[in-house]
Order: sequence, then C-alpha cells, then structure tokens
Amino acid sequence: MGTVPVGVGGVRVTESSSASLVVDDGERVGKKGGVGRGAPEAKTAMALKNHSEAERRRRERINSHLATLRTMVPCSDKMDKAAILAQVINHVKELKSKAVEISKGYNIPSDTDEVRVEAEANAVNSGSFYIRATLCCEDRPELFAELRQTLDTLQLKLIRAEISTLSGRVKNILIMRCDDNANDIDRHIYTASVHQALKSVLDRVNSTVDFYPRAKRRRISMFESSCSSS
Amino acid sequence: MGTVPVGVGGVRVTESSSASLVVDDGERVGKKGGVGRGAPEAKTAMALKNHSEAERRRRERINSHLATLRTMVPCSDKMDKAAILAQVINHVKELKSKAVEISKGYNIPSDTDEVRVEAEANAVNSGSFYIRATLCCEDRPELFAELRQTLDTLQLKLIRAEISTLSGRVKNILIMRCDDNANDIDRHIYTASVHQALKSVLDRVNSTVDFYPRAKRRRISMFESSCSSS
DNA sequence: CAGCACACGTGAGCC
DNA sequence: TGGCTCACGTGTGCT
Repeated sequence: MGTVPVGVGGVRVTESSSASLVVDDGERVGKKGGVGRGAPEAKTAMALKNHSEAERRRRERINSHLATLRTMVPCSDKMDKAAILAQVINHVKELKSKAVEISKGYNIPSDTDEVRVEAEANAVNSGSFYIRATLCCEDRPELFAELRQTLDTLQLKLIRAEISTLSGRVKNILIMRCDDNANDIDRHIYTASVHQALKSVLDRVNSTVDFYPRAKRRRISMFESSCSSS
Repeated sequence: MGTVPVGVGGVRVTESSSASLVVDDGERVGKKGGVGRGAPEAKTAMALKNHSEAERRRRERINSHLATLRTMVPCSDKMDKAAILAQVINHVKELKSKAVEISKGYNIPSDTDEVRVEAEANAVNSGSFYIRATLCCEDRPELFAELRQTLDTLQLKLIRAEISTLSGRVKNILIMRCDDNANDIDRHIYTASVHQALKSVLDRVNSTVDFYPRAKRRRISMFESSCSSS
C-alpha cells in the first residue's frame, strides 16, 4: 500500500474558521490510485517515509535520554515524562545546594574565575606587610610554578599557600610578605599591581585552556543558575 | 491540497492513503452542518477537541520543564531537545562526581543510612576498651540526646563525637570507652549490642521521619546512580 | 466512557 | 533542495 496502514486516519477536520475545506487543487490528490505522471508521487512517498523514519529516530534519541535520566534520579518508576523532568530539576537543585553547603567553611574552588588581592589588616607596622591573594581558575600543571615566578618578580615572599582542586578547577590562597619599605600609598599600588599580575596569569590560563579537553570559558556555577543567553 | 497556508488553527486535513477520503459513510461526515441524529457527532467532536487540548497541555508541561532545565544547565542556547537532555545528564553526573570528590577526606553524611560499630584496634589491654561507632541517617533535633541516652544504658562513655550535617542528613562518629572488665568475647558481644542499639535508634528515626517534610525512606545517593526498580 | 499518557505520521520552518 | 527539529492532532492502551 501507498502509505501507512492508517487506522482511522482519514480526513480530519478541526472545526474552525471557514472555507478552505474544499480547496484541493486536484494534482496533489493523485495517490496510488491515480495514474498521472508517475514519478513525483513515488518521490513524495519516499520523502514522506524518510521523514517519518527520521522523526522516529529523533523520538528514540529523546526517549533514550529520558530513560537515562530516569535511572539517575531518585527512584522514579512509573512516572510520566513531565514528572521525570520535574524530578530531574529538583535533583539538580538539590545537588547544587548540597555542593554550596559543603563548600561553606572549606575553600573549594568555585566554577567562576576569581582574582582577589588584599593587604592583610593585621600587617605589622614596619617595612614589611602581608598580602593575601586568591586565584581561582581552571587547573593547569604548571600554574603554580608560573604563579610563584610572577610573585617573585613582584618581590613577594610566599609565606603560606593553601591549594585546593576540584574537577579540574583550582583555588590558590596565597599569604605573602612584601619586604619593601612601604607607606600606605605604596601598599595600595602594590596590591593593585599584584592584582593585575594575577589577572594576567588568569588570562593566560584562559587563553590556553582551550587546548585542554574540559575547555569551557564560561561555565555555569554549581551554585548559580544564571544563564546568560545572548 | 486542502491544507491551505493556515497557520495552525484552521482546518486540517491529513491526506489519507487510499480510501477514506471519499468514503464517508454518511453519518461520520456530519460536521456541524449536518442534522441527522445530531447527538453522537457533536459528542465525538467535543471529545476530539478535549483530547487535542489535553495533549497540548501535556506538551506544554513537558516543554516548560525542558525550558527550566535549559536555564539550569551549562549554557545551552539553541540546542535541540535531545542535546539539552544529554547536557543535563552530563551535568548531573558532574555534580555527583564533584560531590563525591569533595566528600573525600571529609566526613560528609551520605544519602544512605549507615550503622557501623567497631572495637578500636589500638585498645589498651586493660579492663577498658574503645569503640568507634558511626551512625548516618536523617537528622532530627533530639537525635543526639537519644543517642547519648542509648549509649549511657550500654555503659559507654562518650569520649569524642564528630557530627556533620548536610541537607537534613546527619553523620555521627562516636568514640566511646567501655570500662567493663572484658575479655575478647565480651568485646564482640558488646560491639554487637551497640550495633543493635544503634540500629534500633535508626529504625526509630526512620519510623518517625515521615512526619517531617523531607521524608524519603529510600533516597538515591549523590554518589550512586543505582535505581532499584521493582 | 472519561481521563490520561504515549507513539505515531505529518505540515511547517530553518539552515 | 534535503535534512533536520518542532508542534500538532490523532490512534491506542491503560486505569
């Protein structure tokens, strides 16, 4: 047969506007019964078949992903599609909130880049003072060496470093001492240049990180659900 | 053919294969114009209309959840449905692996209940020995008091407790001393009774936890993706 | 049979 | 043009 077995398929009319019911410009109606010029019919029939098969594959892709999600999310046996998706949404939210909760109190690298430099409040009032710097970015093996080198050229002595990594991200917290004779203004200038230096380190990381598989310049935070479209 | 440009609303005619185009066994064709035995036609028409509207609502539910997911997952603008779902799957996996990664080294309460009791290996070879007990379950305000009371009746002295909570779950790690004169057999018996006592505490928690909103006796682990069907 | 959920084939529109 | 996605209305089966 031409097309599908078409159960009840026949003509369907949804009530509505008006007219148009009878239009049929004659040629399209051919179907298999008609003779007409044989070629085009077979073609459109094939096209239609391809179409429905493609659509079928598409549906299978979507449904297989849905099936996967069903297994990943709190046991949802016999839930309809919408319920599964709702459950997935809640699950993702819960995972995120757990992540942020765990991170409280620990210095866990976040998913957003961060450069922070601050002069320590309790700096001794002598020729030297302390700076606390934070750099959070994609992890790279040579990053810490590069960081030390950068700080060396700024004549900063690394006192203590707290480094944590998570899923390819790294967060460095660096306590450093500057031994220059420095008045208040110098300290601000110093702080600013340290900030700038770290920012350029970050930029270098972000310009080369594309060579690595997990390259995602802009990633969504575990904590935020912002989605900058544009 | 009939299918005028008509956006969505208007008359829709699905070309049928053979037959049915012209068949119309009279009664079925009625439309609104027909008189005949008016009732059944209008009824099925209404049913059909309801059906398609319900289906539309269903689609809207699913699609709105999909839209929500799109905003929660790493920026997926202009991805098709299947791609969004695939992305969600990866995102959930990543969140889970991050969670398990973070938890390494810390005593974070897991999503599965746990009772563990062990005699400390480095127990002094005297009349007293140490027991390390772990209880992980849903959190309840009075849990710790109840725990202490339970241990008191077992004549266990609490030496140290490490308690961590996360998203309504709690994990207690208790180091306790038993001052009874005890040979090896007594220790095993003791350990077993402590285990049993803690299990009954857990059972009590699980039997009353339903009064609390976040009651979920069986929850899927952040770490495991097992889904016991049945 | 109403109500619901799903799979299907198809028309429209977009590269 | 053909391949693709999406929304739609509908057939079907389950409760």
